[in-house]
Amino acid sequence: MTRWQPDAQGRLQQAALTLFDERGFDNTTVADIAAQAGLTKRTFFRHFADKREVLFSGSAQLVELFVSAVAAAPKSAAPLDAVAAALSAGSEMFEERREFASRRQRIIVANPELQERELIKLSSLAAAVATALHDRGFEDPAAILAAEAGIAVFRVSFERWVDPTNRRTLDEIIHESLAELRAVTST
Amino acid sequence: MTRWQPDAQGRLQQAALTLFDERGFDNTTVADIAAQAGLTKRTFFRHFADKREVLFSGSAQLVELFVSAVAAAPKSAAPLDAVAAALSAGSEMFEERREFASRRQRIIVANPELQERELIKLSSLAAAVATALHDRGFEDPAAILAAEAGIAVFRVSFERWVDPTNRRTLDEIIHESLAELRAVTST
DNA sequence: CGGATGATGTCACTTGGTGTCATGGAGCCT
DNA sequence: AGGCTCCATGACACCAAGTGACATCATCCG
Repeated sequence: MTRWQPDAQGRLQQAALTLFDERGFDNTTVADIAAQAGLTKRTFFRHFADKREVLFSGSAQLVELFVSAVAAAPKSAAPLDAVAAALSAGSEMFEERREFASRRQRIIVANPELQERELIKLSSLAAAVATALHDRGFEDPAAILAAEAGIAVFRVSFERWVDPTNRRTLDEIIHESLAELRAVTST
Repeated sequence: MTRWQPDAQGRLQQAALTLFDERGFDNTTVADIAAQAGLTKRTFFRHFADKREVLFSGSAQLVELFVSAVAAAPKSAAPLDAVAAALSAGSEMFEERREFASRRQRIIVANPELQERELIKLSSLAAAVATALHDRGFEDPAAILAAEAGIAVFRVSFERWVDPTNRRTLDEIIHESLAELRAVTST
């Protein structure tokens, strides 16, 4: 007889996603989430630093994916090409979880506090990519700008991809957006 | 005999800036700020939506400045050139308040919650610029990407400008960074 | 067998944020 | 002048997010 049900963290995430979806982020208390998962408020905060974080714990994985994709790009790749490789790697990951991704996105778009958290996660993602570019020998203003521009492309593309009327692949949209970026910055 | 001291909002901002600087954002309660300004906690929240917002009330002005600069750019200007004009307008504004800007920046950099707020303000600034570009006839993926890239340039430049070892003008740094962006995206 | 471990529960507390009603000087109308 | 309304502020009670401290008890390990 085990003392606790397994995967408390996963149960909390599941409960949070469900409740945020049903009633909205603001109308869901941490106590509600914990109760739904058969736990207490205090335990929630042992697994997640704050109420919002329950939706963002996967972001560390994304950072890892992007960083290793940048590191794995061919020696000759220009900064933006290395970033493009990372974005493609990311697109695969999301394509496999489209249902979850768009559900989560709907919740985030509906709440400014969650958008703030999303932005700071993307910002640290960009910083990690910039560091990875730096490791490839690109100097600092260039590395940061390539990373930031790349993440901007990713964000814009992601938004178009989750749109219900969209029928295209995330990767397709990303490459189109990258081309747009290049067009718009080359005068 | 007036019933209240004038400019409650300004007194609250001044008190907040001082206290955040002295003790840090986390070690300052809203009640502290209000007391320092000779007011109550309840009144603080009548002037600012939350504790962080006391540092960001000027951002609406910045949006206006950027948007009108984009609108005022020459007819023939490419998207990124119109954005560049906006960034230059912004640089003037900050150059006039360098002392305040760098003090405020130090406070923000020291606190993740404040960085989140900063990011969402920059994000809405980018959105406003994108709309202004749209009004000039540029279509949507291009308009958004030019705006996002431009704001990224602004952020990177601002960080370098407030660095105590820096001796250059914000406008100089911005133009250098714009050139870097163009170099890095033109393969 | 017994003690250490570690995830969870309990409880009390601080602080951010809000709803509601009271207060009283300033300004306006007659 | 007298009185009336306006409105920025105060007072008070309340909820929810987070945190610190200590208790509990199945499992694991020697």
